[in-house]
This record gives sequence, C-alpha cells and structure tokens, in this order.
Amino acid sequence: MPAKATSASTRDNILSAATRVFARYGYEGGSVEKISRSAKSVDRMIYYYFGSKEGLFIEVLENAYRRMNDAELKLKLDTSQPIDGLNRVIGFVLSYYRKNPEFITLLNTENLQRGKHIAKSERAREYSSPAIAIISELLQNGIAQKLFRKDVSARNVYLLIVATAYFYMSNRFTLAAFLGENLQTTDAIDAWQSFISSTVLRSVLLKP
Amino acid sequence: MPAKATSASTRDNILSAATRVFARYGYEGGSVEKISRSAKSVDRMIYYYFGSKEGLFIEVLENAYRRMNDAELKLKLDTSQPIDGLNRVIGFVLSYYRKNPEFITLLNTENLQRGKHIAKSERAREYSSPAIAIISELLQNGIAQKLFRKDVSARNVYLLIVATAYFYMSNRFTLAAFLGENLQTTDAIDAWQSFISSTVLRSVLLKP
Amino acid sequence: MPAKATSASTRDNILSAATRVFARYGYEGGSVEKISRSAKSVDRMIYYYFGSKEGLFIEVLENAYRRMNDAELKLKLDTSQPIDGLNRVIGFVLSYYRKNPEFITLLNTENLQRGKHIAKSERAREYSSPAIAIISELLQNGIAQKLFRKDVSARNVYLLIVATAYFYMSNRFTLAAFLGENLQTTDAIDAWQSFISSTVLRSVLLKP
Amino acid sequence: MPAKATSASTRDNILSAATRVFARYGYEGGSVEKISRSAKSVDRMIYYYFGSKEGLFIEVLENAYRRMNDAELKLKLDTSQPIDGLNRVIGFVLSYYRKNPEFITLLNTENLQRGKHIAKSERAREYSSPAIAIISELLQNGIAQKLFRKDVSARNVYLLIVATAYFYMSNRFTLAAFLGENLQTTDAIDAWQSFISSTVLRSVLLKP
DNA sequence: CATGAATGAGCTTTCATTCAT
DNA sequence: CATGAATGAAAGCTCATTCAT
Repeated sequence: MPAKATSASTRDNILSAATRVFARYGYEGGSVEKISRSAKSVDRMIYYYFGSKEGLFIEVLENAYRRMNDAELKLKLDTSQPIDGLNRVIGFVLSYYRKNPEFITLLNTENLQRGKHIAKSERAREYSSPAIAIISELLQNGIAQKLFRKDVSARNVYLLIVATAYFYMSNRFTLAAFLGENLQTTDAIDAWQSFISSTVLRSVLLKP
Repeated sequence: MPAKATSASTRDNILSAATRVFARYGYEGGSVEKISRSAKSVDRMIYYYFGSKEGLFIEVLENAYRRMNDAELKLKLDTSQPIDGLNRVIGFVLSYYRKNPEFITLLNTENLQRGKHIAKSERAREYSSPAIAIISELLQNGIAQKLFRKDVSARNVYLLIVATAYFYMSNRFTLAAFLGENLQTTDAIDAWQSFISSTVLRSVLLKP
Repeated sequence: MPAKATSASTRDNILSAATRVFARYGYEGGSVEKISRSAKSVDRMIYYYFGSKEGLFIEVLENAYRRMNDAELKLKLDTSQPIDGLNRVIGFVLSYYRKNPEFITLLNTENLQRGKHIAKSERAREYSSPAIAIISELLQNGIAQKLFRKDVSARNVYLLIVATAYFYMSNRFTLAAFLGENLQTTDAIDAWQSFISSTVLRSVLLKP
Repeated sequence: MPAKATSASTRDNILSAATRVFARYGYEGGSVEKISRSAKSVDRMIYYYFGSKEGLFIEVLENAYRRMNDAELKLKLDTSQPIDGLNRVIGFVLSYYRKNPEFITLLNTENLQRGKHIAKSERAREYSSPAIAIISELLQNGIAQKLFRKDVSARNVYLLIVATAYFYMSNRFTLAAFLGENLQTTDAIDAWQSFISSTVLRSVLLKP
C-alpha cells in the first residue's frame, strides 16, 4: 500500500512541478499533463487546487517573485563599506540567476504574454525591491565617504546590475552560437562578473 | 475575379505572418493555423513552402538575424570620433530594439528552446557581428587619441550595450509592474539611454 | 459568525435551485455544480440529501406535478355556470403556464428522456387531474342546461385546453422567429386566450 | 479495402447522424462523439466541416425547418373544397409529426435554449409558412361559399392545428403516465385527429 | 505549382461521483 | 449530521501533419 499523499503535499508537489515545467517549456509548452505527471499526480488535481492552468501559472509567478524577494531580504551586508557592498550585490544577483535559471524563463514567459498574469495577481505587486533599498544605502554611504558621485540613482544602478546579469544568463544559448564561445564555464562567468563590477564601480566612483 | 496571389508573395506573406505570430505567441503558442490565417493562406501552404513548422521557425530566425546584421552593416559612422561613435552605437541598438520588438521575443523564444533551432540553421552562423568590429575600431582610435583605456575588450563593451538595451525592452512588462513605472514613454527611454551612454563611456574613458 | 443554514433549508435550497437549473438548462445541461453553486452549497450535499443527480431530478419533477395538482385543487368554481366555468379553466391553465414556465421545460426535458424518470417515481402517479373532474362536472351541467352537446369527452376538452396553452408558451421562442412576432406581450396572450375560449366553447356548445 | 467515403457523403453522414442524435438526446446530451460514431466518422471531421458543435446544431435546425417547409410546399390540394381541405391539412400536420418526431425534439431543444441558435441562423428566417397561405386560401373560399365565418384568422387556425398535433406527440410520454393510457396506438391517434378536425371545423363553420 | 480533404494525437476543462473522517 | 478531499472518465476542441489529385 503506497503512502497516501497529504492534501498539502499534493498541492505543493504540483506547484513545484509547475515551476519546473513552465520554466522549461514556457506557458503554452508546459502542458497540464506534463505538470501533473511531473508532480506524480493527475490533471484533475490541478483544477481542484488552482482552478485553471492560468491560475496555476499565476501562483508559480507569485512564488518566484516571493523567493527572489526573500533572498534579497536575507542579503545582510555591511553598508559602511560601499565598494565592497556593491561587489557583493553584483555577486549575489549573478549567482541568484545562475542558481535559479527558472526565474529567468518564467519572467521571459510572462513578458511574452505582455505581463497579463502579473497584472491579475494581487500579491505580486506587494514585493518592493529590497535590493534597491540596499543599493540606495550603499550609495549614500559612498557619497558621505567622498567615494561616490552624487548624481547616481539607486534604481539605475540596480537595473544596470540586473540587466547585465539577466541578459548573460537569459541569452546564453543564442549568444553562444553567435559569439562561438561557451559562456557557462566558471572562467567565463567570473570574467563577466569582473567586467560588470568594474563597470558599475566606474559609473559611481568619484575618481575611478 | 480576385487578383491571384503570386507564388512569391504567398511565401513572403507566410514568412512575415510567421514572424509576427511567433514573436507574439512564442513557438508553441504560435500555431500553424494562426500563421496561415494571419497570412490569409491555408495550413497546407506552410508545408508546401517550408516543410514543417520548425522549418518555418528556423527561416524566421535566420531572417531576423540577417536583418539585424544588415542594419549594423548600414551603420556607417566616423570612427575617428570615438566618443561620439560609441554614443551612436548605443542609440542605434536601443532604437533597433524599440522598432523591432519581435527580434527580442524571437530570441527569447529560441533561448527557451535552448537554442536548438539556431543550432540546426546553417546560415545563422554566417552572421558575424559588424557592430563588434565597429566598436573595436572605435576603441582602437580612442586609445590612439589617449582617450580610452587599453584594457577594455570590444566584445564586453558590445555585450554591455546590448544587455542594457535588450533587458530594458524585453522585460518592460514585468518591470513596469515591479517598479510601478511606465518604461515606454519617450522620456523614460531617453533617460535610460543617457544613463547607459554615461556608464559605457566611464567604463572606457581614461579620465572620466 | 455567519448564520448557519439549517439542515431543512439546505435541502430546500438545493431543491429549488435544481428546479431553476434543470428548467433552464435541461437534465444534461443542468450540472451538479451549477445546482450546488446556485443553492450556495457544495456538490457533496446533493449526494447527501438526494443520493444522485437522477434522484434529485425525480424529486424536482414530483414537486412540479404536486404544485400543479395543488393549484388545480384550489380552483374552486361554481360549476352551475358551465360557460363561465370553462372560460375560467382556460384562464387558469394559460395563467399557470405563464407564471410557472419551469413546469413546461421540466416536462419537455422529461419527454426528451422518454418519461423514464416519471416511470421510476412512485408519487408522481398519484396525482389525478382535478381539472378533468372539474371539466367533467361543467360538461354535465352544460348538458343538463341544454347548452352543451352530449358527445364531448372531458378528457378531450382538457387536452385541447392544455395543448393550446402549453404549445403557445413552450414554443414561444421558435414561433417568434418563425412568425416574426412577439408572442409574449399581454395583448398577444390575451388575443390567444380569447381565440382558445371561442374555440373550446364552439366545440362543446349545442348552438354556437 | 473499404470504400472511401466521398467528401460530400462524409458531411452528409455527419449531418443526418447529428439530426438523429440531437433529436434523441438534446443539445447537451448529444455529444460530439455520439454523433461521429453514429456517422461512422471521427470527432475531428465535425470541426472540419461545421466548425463547432453549435455550428453543426444550427445546420441541423436549418435542415429540419427546410424539410418541413418543403413538405408543406408539396401539399397541393384543391382549395375549392374548403372543408375537405382543412381536414387534409390537419391530417398532414399530424402525420408529419408522427413520421418526423425528431422535428419536435429539435424544436423543444432549441426552445430550451431560448431560440439562441435560430436567432444566429440566417437561412432559418427565410422560411415562410406555406401552410398558413394554404389555410388562408381555404378560409377565403369557405367564406365565398357561405360556409365559413368571416372573422377567423388563418394564423390562429394554423396555430390551433399545430398546437394540438405537436403537443400530442411531444408530451406523449408524460401524458401516458399521467392519463394511464397508451396514446400511440392507431386508434388513439385517429380518435385525436377526429376530435381536432371536429374542433377546427366548428371554430370556422358558420353553421356547425 | 497548388490545394481541398482528411486525420491521430493531444489539448484544457468539466462531468457525476466516492473516499474518509 | 455534515463536509473537505479526491478522482476516473469523458467532454469539446485544437494540434501539426499527411493523403491524394
């Protein structure tokens, strides 16, 4: 007699299977059957717990955002060392995308759908970006220490970091074909991180 | 008697319809029927001209790459003015993505499929990147004019520009929800372009 | 703390919701979920109280018959005035169908199923037709008063009245499309009632 | 090697199977699979030829109306004999419903749906009622021959005939349970026809 | 060169119902 | 007495593709 799955675990299994499948195949490509099979459950349960495929996708998205938010919240760092702090933020972002590539494909999938699910989600909008607040603090301390320029916005620095990290991971397959390089080796990633660090610092430092 | 579509135009209609549809709905979401209807033709013609849905997608991808390549080739600029030249490259890239958003979603779609189509394409690999060559020339002239640092690679500068431009357009829907801003106004895009220009220049200038 | 529905009211809610839903959508179209939602209850309760969808439908049918029977029983009229009495019966039948259109669609639904539920119901067969008895009395008095012909059966007069009233209401949608008229206005119904009265009387009167 | 069905016959087979199935099980109860199996075809073909289940039902309805219309058109009778003519019309209508019971259940099904399909159909509205025109002619001749009253409308006589014939067939199952009689024997039907004839004539005759 | 006809497999979703406490 | 959880089967429909001329 197989162990009976509890109600909570059935739901959770479906949710994490859906995260995997949607991230791998996109929204249309991620069929209900692929998800239920991956969750070792049956199609019907998806409708029982999430109402529809779209409802499930929305919850997957909310989850992904929440995890990113939580990870940023855990990013405790000493803001009195602004240069070191910025480097740590860069390292964190690049590392997060490397370890959670599903976050990237989920966001791409949602952007393909022009953000229509995130618009329906009530919870997703609650997530502020802890990282922007951290960067803001780092910039202020850097200015106080006569290290940083005064006219740089935390939002722009945040977007610069995210854009370079995100793009590198998101487009690694077409870039590899295009550049004729393997971008996923440790060396390649380290080199990119180092270039990004240098770029970000030069954009904020008073005297590079 | 209605005008008979020529063979050439039927094929062309399908190709441009497919570009539209794949860009809008992705590979799985872009059904053969959506494409044929959008091209005012019938499913059967897609198989007649392109063999399969995958064959059609590959040709759409090749086309998109070729057009980008052609556009870069037309980017004649005076490389003796390196600072101005870099700014023009940045303006070109951002503007190209704005005017050809389908290029972005097609690349995202292909990356979701882990680049499996681009791998099958023979022509796609032929496209070098004229832009990298241009940047390389600009950097060399900048170094010769004692304006630029010596240890910056054209490939990295190119990726920096592309990443920031691409990410801004690609993720405009989720970013808008996340930041609570409209990123598609002319003012917002101009501000982003200005920040990128400043960042790129600071990363290459000897004395910012 | 919300008011707890009593057991009796839950059952009653389901029964009246089922009457509405079956009358509106038919037997197959009236899903268990539509009914439970309309009754502000849950699917499970239908099985708790009625055993099955079919059991619920049978009870709905029995109910409808019983209400019709009860209404006919309340039809107290002075049978010593046979002409006036017949007109009152006609008015009653037409009016009953107008006010209880669900009775018509329930019967149509049951006839579509070839009467298989009514056959299973034990109570439904108990209902005699009080109206036939009334008509019978009216005919006898009319004969005694030398007003009516002797060779007319109460059963036929009853069916004539019911057929014309039922058909007019039952087929009002297709008739409206077919005749290009609105049959549901008060004037249209009054005119039909007047024609029926005249027809019924002429069929029984000795000297019309 | 089985004989290959021609394109026309596949479509026709589906249409007549659908008429049978919808008439027997109603719209909801008449599943696409029941129809395709009955037509010895497959579900997919229904969508190929009719677009949707609803599209198929509309065509079935139009067909039923057209056949009724055609049958009435073929009803050539000598209008110079008005009494005999009316009896023939009554016989025709009752006989048509007996031989085409699917017409009745299709109309009931459509009325259950409040006529929403007939409203969408463009062709269905084209069918005038040849029978009304015939009755009109009979009434005029009857008046000219001093046989009929002047103040009777052909439309009402038509509805009277149709209502009594339709109701008798449509409700034969519940009526049988209710009256405790078998209404489908030849004797029973003949008796009903005879009563209807008498009733209709009495409603139009100057001196019954 | 072009196209109408056909199709098996898969899709998302809803069906009436039972399990288990 | 009442109800949350679960479910196999079937529903209507769309998928990319091939047949046959």
